[in-house]
Formats: sequence, C-alpha cells, structure tokens
Amino acid sequence: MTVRTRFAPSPTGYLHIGGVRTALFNWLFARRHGGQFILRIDDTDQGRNQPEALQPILDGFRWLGIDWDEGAEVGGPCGPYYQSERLDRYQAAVKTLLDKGLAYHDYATAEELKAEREAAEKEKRPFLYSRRWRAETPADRARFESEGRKSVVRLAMPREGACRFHDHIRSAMTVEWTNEADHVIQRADGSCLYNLANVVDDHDMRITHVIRAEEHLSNTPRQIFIAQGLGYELPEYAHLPFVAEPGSKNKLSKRKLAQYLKNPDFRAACEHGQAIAAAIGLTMTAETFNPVIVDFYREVGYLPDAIVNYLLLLGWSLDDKTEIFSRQEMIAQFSLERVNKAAASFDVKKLRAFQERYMIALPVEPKTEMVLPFLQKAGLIPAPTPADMVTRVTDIVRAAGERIKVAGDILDYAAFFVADEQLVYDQKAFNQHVRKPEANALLRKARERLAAVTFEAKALETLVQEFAQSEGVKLNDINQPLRVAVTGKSIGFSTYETLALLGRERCLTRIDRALEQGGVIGK
RNA sequence: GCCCCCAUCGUCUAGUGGCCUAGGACAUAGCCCUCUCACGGCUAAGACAGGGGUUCGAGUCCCCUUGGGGGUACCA
Repeated sequence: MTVRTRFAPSPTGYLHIGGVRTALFNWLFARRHGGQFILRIDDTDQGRNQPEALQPILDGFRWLGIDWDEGAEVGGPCGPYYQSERLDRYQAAVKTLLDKGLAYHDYATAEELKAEREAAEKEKRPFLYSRRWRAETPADRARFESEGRKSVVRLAMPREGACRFHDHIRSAMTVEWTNEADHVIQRADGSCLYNLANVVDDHDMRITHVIRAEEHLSNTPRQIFIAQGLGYELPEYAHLPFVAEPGSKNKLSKRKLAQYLKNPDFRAACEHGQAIAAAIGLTMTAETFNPVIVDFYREVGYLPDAIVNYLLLLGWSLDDKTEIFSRQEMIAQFSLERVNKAAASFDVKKLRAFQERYMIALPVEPKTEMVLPFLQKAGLIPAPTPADMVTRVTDIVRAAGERIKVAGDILDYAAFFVADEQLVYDQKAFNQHVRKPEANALLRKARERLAAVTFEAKALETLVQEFAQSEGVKLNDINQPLRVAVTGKSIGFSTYETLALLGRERCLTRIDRALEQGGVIGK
C-alpha cells in the first residue's frame, strides 16, 4: 500500500512556523516511504477565509521546497481538494450516519445546552448531553419544528465502552477514551463541521497516515466513530507535540505576538528583520512580519534549507550528534518513532545558528545572487544589474565572507554603493576615530601616504604596517580612523580590502571629507 | 469542573536497567587568535521535578504527588 499523507492549511494569509513543521513531517514521511503528500485546503469556515489569502501559503511551501503531489493548484485524482467544494460529499456522509442511527437530529437551544453543561460542572461530573431534544421519529421532528426550533445533527456517541487506538508517537501505549460527548457534525444551515469533513476527506483522498498536531488527539475517538460508521478503513495516527512559544511550553500562536516580543532574543530577531525590511521599502507591521511567520525569513534573506533543517530537529533527532541534514539525508532517516513526545519551544537563536552554518557553506556566486535583490530594492544598484556591477558585488560579498548571515545583511555594506557625499557617519565612531586630535593627526598623515600607493589589499597592508611602525602606534590606531573615514562605521571587514574595493579616488575624497568634518553625521 | 497528553542543563536533545562521576548542539562566561567586527580554537558553568515502590542495580519499569500543556465550540 502506498503511503499517503496530507497537510490541510486554512487560507489565513500567512504560513505559521508550527504549521510548517507539521507539514514537513508529513512530507518527510511520504517521501521516506515513496508515497504521496497531499495539500488540501481547509476553507470550510467561509466567513473567515479569503481566496487571495491562499497564495502566500502556497508560495511559502514552494520556497521551502516542500512540494505536493496532489492538491491545491496541481489537482489530482481524488479531488476536489478544497473543502468548500466538497459539501455534497459531507452531506451524503451525514445522511448515511443518520440512516444507520449513528447520528441524530437535535433540537436543543444553545441556552438549554449551556444549562446542562453548567449543572454537570457544578456536580463535578463529566458533561454528557441528556438527549432530551433528540428527534427519534419524523413526528418528533415535526413537533420540535412547530415550536420554532432548529435542528443540528449530532453524533450518537456510545455511552458505554471505550475507544482505543494506537498512536505512532506514543508507541508504547494505546490511547483510550470513554464517555465522548455528542458532537455536532452538521449545522442547521446544512454546512458541516471539521470532524466530519476531515474524516470524509481523508478517506476520499486515501490518506494512510494522519500526522497532525497533538491538539487533535482528543478529536480522534469521534473521528474513529465516524469513520467506522461510514465503513471506512482507519488510517494510522501520529499526533505531533506542539511547537511551543519562545521560552515557554504554550502552543505557539500568531495571535500572541506582543507577548513574544518581551522575549529579548525574539525581539532582537524581529528588529533585525524589521530594519532590513525598512531598508528595502517593505512596509510591514510586527503583526504580519515577525519570526513566527515563514515570509519573514524569505524577505530577510534566510536559506530555506536552514529553516527546514532547524524545524526537522524541533521534536525529532537521529542520534546524539548529527545535526546537519541534506534533504536526501533527512528523507532517508526520518521516522515517526524518533519524534519526541514533549512539546519543543521555538528558539529563534538556534534557527539563526543553522542559518549561519548554511550561509558559511554557501559559495560566493549563489550568495551574490541572493544578495542582489536586496541592493536593488534598497535603490543602491540598478535592476537589472549590469555585469560589471555584479562583479563588484561579488567582490564585496567575498570580502565580507562570514559576516553576511542573512542575505539582507549586505545592506551593512551600503557604504560601498552610495555616492561619497552621501556617506553617513556613525556619530560615536566618528567622534572617537576621526575627531579625536591624535586620531585626526594620524589620519592626516596616512592620507599623504595613501596618495602614492597602489590600491591593492596586499600593498595597502604593507603600507599601513610600515606606517604604524614608523609612527610608533598600534595597527588599530590607524586602521579604525581609515575605516570610519571611508565607510562611516567602526565595524566591517579588513581595512585593506575595504580601501582596495573602494579605490584610491573615492578613498581620498572620503578621507578629505571626513577630515573637513563635512560628512553627514548620523546618530 | 471533567477528559486526555507530557516531564533530562536557560533552549533543542542523546539516553530503551549496569557502557552515565548523564553525552552533544544553541545560548552564556572566560581565555586564545586578531586592525574593528565576524569566523575559528580552548575552557568553564549548567539538568534526570518530588516521593514511594520493583530490582543486586533505575534518568531508564510501576504508582502517587507536583508542575506544564491540550481538549471540553453550531473553530480548525
């Protein structure tokens, strides 16, 4: 039997990092067993969903390299793959359940139900609906309806016995339930609810392994009841632990952003991304642009492989040492048995550590490709970019080396692309390394020497070293004034490479401007 | 309230009764490297929630307590 798994996102407009982890595990399991991964769209809740909200989600999956064999946009033999188009299937299933006496029309009002629930709570016993407004016969229905009541369809859950099922992640045990409530499967208006739709869809799409978040663990008994009532063969179940929020065990939720922002690491990551977004003209609020949402990483210039690798290890491990996995390796090694049972909290810093490792391993050419759009969007280079300018960017990327952690970090080197008169100086750095009398004097002298030398890193290094020696100062004493004068900042890669990349003319112009204190002083 | 799940360093985890004076990674601190920043190297600090069993022996099995989480919707 071919393994078939699925992920069913709701079109909410953005792809959540916890959802991606669930999708990834489904995808990995299908790929591991040579099966199919299906992307079904969970748009039953009409009021909340908008069609245009689906695109960012599909784009997110494609960017991450999580591809689907059937489903949204690609179609397939088990469609339709949009739940909104499957109403007739659900209604047919409800009718079957009704005919078999496994479900019933119920005429209770919300108030009546509430009263029963509260009474049960008061007596500290489990709430079970009395079924007082259950319609047993057509005559009952007519009577209730004459009272002006509306009916929903409820599951007639057994009041005795227990539901047992096996869960791949809790492999040592079978989970067991008794006294399940009579959940509604169809509303008065004929629309159907999640539990019913889900079971029908999974069956129609021949899903063999239901791998989903743990919040669905308690839905499983009633879903099994529905499936059995409909004569379906049961799938295998695997309930994944939650991805918890930073620094806690609570389920990660995009609605609790303000709270995550209190976490210093999360906040720092968010601000770093916001700064890049602002520089490339993205107007984003923290609500829709933050490290819980996949789009954030794409816009800021993360590598999909780094994110996927991090997510793989969030709740799964191979052994006590292997951390880096190529797609091929993770597909070859993945197993549900090695999924952890406890919730794992999302740690932006660790994700970033993976990003750094992947970025370090990335050769200069693809890194340059990644970085180009950021310079273009920031208006620092034209788009399309002429070949000689691309070469220049490549040189800078090479010189910056491991300092570029995400593609957007190229904007730290904006000084290489702005006109001399537009160079902005960091105030603190300027005061310390240019304005201070001894630094200023040294910079003046160095400027004279620079006028004569070949602008090539090696030659510049020799020159500066000799100069420092003859002046009896440390290398730092001269390198920092030079760096600040030509880039505006006290941090950056090798001064010699910086000077060489900028060229004699621009360096001398910038140094002169700095000495005249004619630059634009920033904060 | 009721039902269910879970529990090893701050975080992600290894550990399937003796290889554990509990290993790795991220983060943290110190030192080294060094023109700044980053990278890298070395070192340090840091955990079996508590209590009972079972066993010659328990992080590992059982029970209880505590703690955390989820569900309890005409949401998904």
